[in-house]
Amino acid sequence: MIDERKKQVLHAIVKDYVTTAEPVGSRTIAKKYDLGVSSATIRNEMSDLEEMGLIEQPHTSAGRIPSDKGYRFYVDYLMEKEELDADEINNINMFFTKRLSELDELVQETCRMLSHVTKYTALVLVPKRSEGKLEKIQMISVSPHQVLVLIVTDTGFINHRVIDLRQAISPRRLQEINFFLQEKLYGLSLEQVNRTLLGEISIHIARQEQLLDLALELMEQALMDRGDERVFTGGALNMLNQPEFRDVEKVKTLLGMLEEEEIVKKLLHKQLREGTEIFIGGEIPFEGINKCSVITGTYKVNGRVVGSIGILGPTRMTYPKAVSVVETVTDQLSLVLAKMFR
Amino acid sequence: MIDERKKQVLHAIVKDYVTTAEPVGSRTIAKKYDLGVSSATIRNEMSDLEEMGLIEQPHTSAGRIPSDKGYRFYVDYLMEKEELDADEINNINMFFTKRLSELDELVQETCRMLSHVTKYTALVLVPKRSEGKLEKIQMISVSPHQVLVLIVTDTGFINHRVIDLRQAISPRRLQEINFFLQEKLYGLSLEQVNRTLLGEISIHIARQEQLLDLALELMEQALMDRGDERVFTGGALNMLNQPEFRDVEKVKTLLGMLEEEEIVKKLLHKQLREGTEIFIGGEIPFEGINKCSVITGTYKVNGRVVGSIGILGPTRMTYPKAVSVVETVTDQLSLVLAKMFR
DNA sequence: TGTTAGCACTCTACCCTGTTGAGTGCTAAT
DNA sequence: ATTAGCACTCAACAGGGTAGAGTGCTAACA
Repeated sequence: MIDERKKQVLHAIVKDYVTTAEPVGSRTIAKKYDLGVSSATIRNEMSDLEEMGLIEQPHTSAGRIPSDKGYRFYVDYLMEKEELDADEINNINMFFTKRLSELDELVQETCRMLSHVTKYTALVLVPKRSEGKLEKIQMISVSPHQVLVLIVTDTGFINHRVIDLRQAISPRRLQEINFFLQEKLYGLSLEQVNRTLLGEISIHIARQEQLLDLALELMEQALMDRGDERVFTGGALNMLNQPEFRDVEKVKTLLGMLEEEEIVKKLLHKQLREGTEIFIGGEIPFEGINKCSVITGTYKVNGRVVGSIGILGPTRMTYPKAVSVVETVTDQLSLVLAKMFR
Repeated sequence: MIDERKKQVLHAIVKDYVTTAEPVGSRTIAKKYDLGVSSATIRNEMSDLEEMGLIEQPHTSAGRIPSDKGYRFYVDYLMEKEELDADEINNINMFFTKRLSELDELVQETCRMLSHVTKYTALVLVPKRSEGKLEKIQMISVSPHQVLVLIVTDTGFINHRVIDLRQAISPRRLQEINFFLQEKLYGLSLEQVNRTLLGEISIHIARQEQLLDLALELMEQALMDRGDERVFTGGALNMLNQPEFRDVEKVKTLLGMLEEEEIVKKLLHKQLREGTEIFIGGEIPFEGINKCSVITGTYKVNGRVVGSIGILGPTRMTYPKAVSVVETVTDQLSLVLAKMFR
C-alpha cells in the first residue's frame, strides 16, 4: 500500500517544503534526494500519494505540498529524532543556570527563551494554583480599611490581593484571624479551601466578629481572582517571518487569538497527561489558527504534572528540532522546579 | 502669510484625509467643503501650502496629504475641541465604577478600555515606585530558607519577592528585623531607601547578626527588581486596521517596538509634567515608528503626577476625539486613585 | 511489469502595453 | 483676485503575450 519508496518520496517532500516553503516538484526530488529513480517515476509515486491524501497541489502545474495528513504520517512514522547542536544545548543550559526565585518570572523567561531558540511562538501554562497545597495564608494590614491577603502554595505560587474593608480592624484581631486561618487551612488544596471550607469559616468568623463581609470578600476575591491559571506567550511576532503570514488579515486573526488567554489555555490544556504531543493544522480546534501546528510538553513538580509548554509554528515547521527543544526544556524546567521547592 | 482661506483649505485637507485616508484633491474640497471658491483657486492655495511645507503630494497628479508640519499647525491652531458623545462618556464612566482595588489591575484594565474606546493603541505607564513613600515593609517566612519580602507604598504599589537565604532564620528574629526596618524606613521614598540607607542598614543588621548577605540580597533584589516602573499596552492590533499598515514589514517593526518596554516608556516618559501633549510623526524619536502620532496625558495622586497614559495612532488620527478621551480618562483615573489612597 | 524518455498541456508569475480617471499647473479671460 | 479651460502627468487597472515550472499520458525499454 505505502511502500518504502513512497515513504522516501513523502519524506523528501516534507523536508524540502519545510526549508523552502515552495511547492516541490518531481524533478527537484529526483535531483536533490537521489532515490535512484527518475523524475517520471517520482511523478507516479506523487500521483499515488496525492490520491491517498498525503500531499496536495495548490494548483495544476505546481509542485506538491504535504497535507495535514501527510505531516501526520511524517511525524508518526518518518521523522527521525534530531539532537540539538552544542550551541543550542548550551544556550538552554545557560539559561537555566540563571537563578530566578519566583515562579512567574521563571516561566515568563522560559517563554522568551523558547521563542528565541526556536524562532517560533512559545506558549507556557503556569501551574494551576488550585493544584497546589496551601502553605501560608496571611492578612497584613495596609491601612485601617485595607488588608492585604497573601497566599503561598507549595508549588511556589504566590499571590496577593488588597481588600477594602467596610469596617476597620485592629492589628491584634488580624493576628488572631491569621492564626485561625493558618491552622484551619494549612495543607489543603486551594480548591478545597474554596469549595468545602468557605461556608464553615465565614460562619465561624462571622459569629465571633460580625466580619462576614470580610470573610466573604477574602475568599471570593483572593481565591477566585482572574482565572485559576495563567499563560504567557512569547515571540508571537516570529510568526510574521513565516511566508504564510505575509497577509495582514491572517496576522490579525492569529495574533488576535494569541491575545485571548482562553484560547491559548485550550491550546495547551488539551492534555495535561505527561509527555510530548503534536497537533497539526486542522487538528487544532480553532478556526483562524490556520496552517499552524502546536507541539506541547509537560513539566512536573514532585512527579506531579503542573503545567505545560508549547511551541506554535506553521504546519511547515521543523518538527524534529522543535520536539527536541520542547523535551529538553521541559526536563530542565522540572529539574529547576524540583530544586526550587525541595 | 497664511491667511484665513489657507487655514480653511488646510483644515479641509486634514479633515478629509483623516476620514478617507486618500490624498485629497482640489475638486473634492471645492465640492465637499464649500469655501465659496472654485477648485482652481483652491489649487493655487494648495500650491502655496505645499511651498510652505504644510502639505505634500505622494506623486504628481495625486491629491495632497498633510505633512507632519501640517498636522502640527492643525493641532496647534485649527483643531476645535470635540466633546465626546453620550455613549462614549457613558462607557468610560461605567468603566470607572467598576471597583478594582489594585493598582496594576486598574491600570491594565484602563489600558484595555482606552484602546477599545479609541480604536487605537493605548499605552499606560504605572507610577514609579521610587516616587512613592514606603508605607510598609515586611518579611514573611515562607520556608526555613526562604523569605518573602513585601513592600507597600502610599501610591498603592505592592510588590513581593522571594529571597533564598543561605542560613535559616527564626520567625522571632524575623519579627525583630521587620520591626527594625519598619521603624527605620517608614515614610521614605524607595529611592532614598535604596540609595542612602542601604549601607547603614546592612551594617547595622550585619553587626548584630552576621546576616549581611540577607540584608544585601533583600535590598538589591527586592528594591531594584525588574525596572523601576512598568508599562502596559493595549490594542496594539488595532493598528493593523489602519491602511498605512497593510504591509507586514511595517507591522513587524511597529509591534516589535511596542514589545520593548524601554521604548514604550520613553514614548510616555518624555514629559511627566502635567497636561496633555501631542507628538506627531517625526517628532517621535524612533526610527521605525513611522507615520504615527502619540497623545499623552498625566494622572495624579495627591496632586503629584505619578504616571501617564498615551494613545498611539497613525498621524492620520482623529486628534480632537483622542485628546478628549485622554483628558477624560486621566481625570477619572486621578479621581479613582484619590479615592483609593485617601 | 516496473521504469523511463518524450511530449503536449496547464497554469502562474511576469512584463509590456494601452486606457482610464483623478489631479495638477498654466494661461488667458473675466 | 478669480475662474474656466486645456494640456499634461501619473497610478491603477486590465488585457495579452511569454517563460518556466510542473504535471499526466503514452510508448518504448529492460
